[in-house]
Amino acid sequence: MPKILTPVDVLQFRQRLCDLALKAFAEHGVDGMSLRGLAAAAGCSRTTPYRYFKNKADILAAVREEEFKRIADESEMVAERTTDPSARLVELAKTYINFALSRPDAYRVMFSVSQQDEQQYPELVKQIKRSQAPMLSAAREAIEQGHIHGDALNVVHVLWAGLHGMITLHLSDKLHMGREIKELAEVMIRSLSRAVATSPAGEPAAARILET
Amino acid sequence: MPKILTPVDVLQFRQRLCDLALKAFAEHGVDGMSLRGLAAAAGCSRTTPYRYFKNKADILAAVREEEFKRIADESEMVAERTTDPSARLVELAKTYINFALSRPDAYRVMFSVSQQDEQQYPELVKQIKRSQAPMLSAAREAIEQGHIHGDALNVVHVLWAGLHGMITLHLSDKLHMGREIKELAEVMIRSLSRAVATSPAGEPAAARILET
DNA sequence: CACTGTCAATTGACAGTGTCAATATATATC
DNA sequence: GATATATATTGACACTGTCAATTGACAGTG
Repeated sequence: MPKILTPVDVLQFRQRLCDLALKAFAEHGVDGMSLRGLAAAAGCSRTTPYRYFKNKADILAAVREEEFKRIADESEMVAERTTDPSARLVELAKTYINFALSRPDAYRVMFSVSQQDEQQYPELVKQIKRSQAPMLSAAREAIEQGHIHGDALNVVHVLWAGLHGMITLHLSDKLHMGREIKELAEVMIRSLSRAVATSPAGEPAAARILET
Repeated sequence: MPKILTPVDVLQFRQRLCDLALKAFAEHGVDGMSLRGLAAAAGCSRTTPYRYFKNKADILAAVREEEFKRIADESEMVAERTTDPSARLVELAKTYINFALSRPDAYRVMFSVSQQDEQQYPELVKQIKRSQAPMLSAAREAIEQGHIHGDALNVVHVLWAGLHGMITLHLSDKLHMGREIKELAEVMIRSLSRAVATSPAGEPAAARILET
């Protein structure tokens, strides 16, 4: 019988390829990252990665999953050590921003790749949900305790969208007016949290101001 | 002498290629859009587009420029017919959302392509700035009239980031909880405008709550 | 020790891509 | 009609992702 690959072997090689993939993505962009280049960097033949990943999209999905897991872990840790739900919401927002700014290329991979096929990767979907869960429960608790009002999902989505928009615009150099990104983020977090805290209950049911 | 291309000929062909490029992008994604496919769809040979565009990135840049010009034109029209600056800010936000939702593929092209080389296309940069100008002056006027407080650029960036984040998350199916995107946007616009309106002057100078 | 079955890794091959150089085509002026 | 020349086409090259066929290495059996 041959040398059967132990699970740790497989994991090690997958991890190495993921690291190299992220590095290549950071250096040469999405389409600049070639499987052959990866294989060369890994010191193996061109098609060896196909033993560990189905195809190129599979590798990108693995990288995204890894990064979402990372931010999910961080968020859970932060959530554990901040009991007050409102303060926790702010802490989670700060964690999110800090993650994106400290790993800009990772953040780019997480969102720049076409997400249409996401449902094909249930583990990725799971990590994405896990990364949002702490914010969601913090919002729920804050609402329960009467600190903020409105719908928890709305609160989270609005906050998350604000953070995400600020990050992506910053990462694509659209916020180039000499502003400090963290200063801006601070303004946004404070604005949103204050707005949410002072918004009347039942807000999401308000008549829509957007015509179709 | 040969049949010299009149400027209108050139513009027509460029326009046709841009249309086809957007359609191909919408159907097959970023890398699914091939120059050869474009040429085939246009009924010409593979390298004929190279007479009208320097390379593939050039075509994408032209498409983005066209779309930014479109939203800029729309925004200017909307701005003209709304005198009150605060209301104008809300109208502009609604215009932005509606544009993105009515032309999702266009919006994707505008932001999904790597923006590192953007400075190479001054006309594109000009249209991007033009698309933001109405919001910026509305914010400035609103501040002058005392309706809102703070820094105009901060206001615009926070508002824009919120809208952009909401749109991109929606377009990548990250807001899948059965919420109406426009309803959410309504909440966000209202939250941000109310927060901005009630925020104390000098806000951006506040001590930062984000540690490095 | 030699043999063999089997998984792992490599090489070959194919279609497809962006892009440039070298051609061919068509047309406006003489 | 001949010619010059801007336009369009074809050829070619180095890439890419991916699959099939091939080689390589090793564990257990005799």
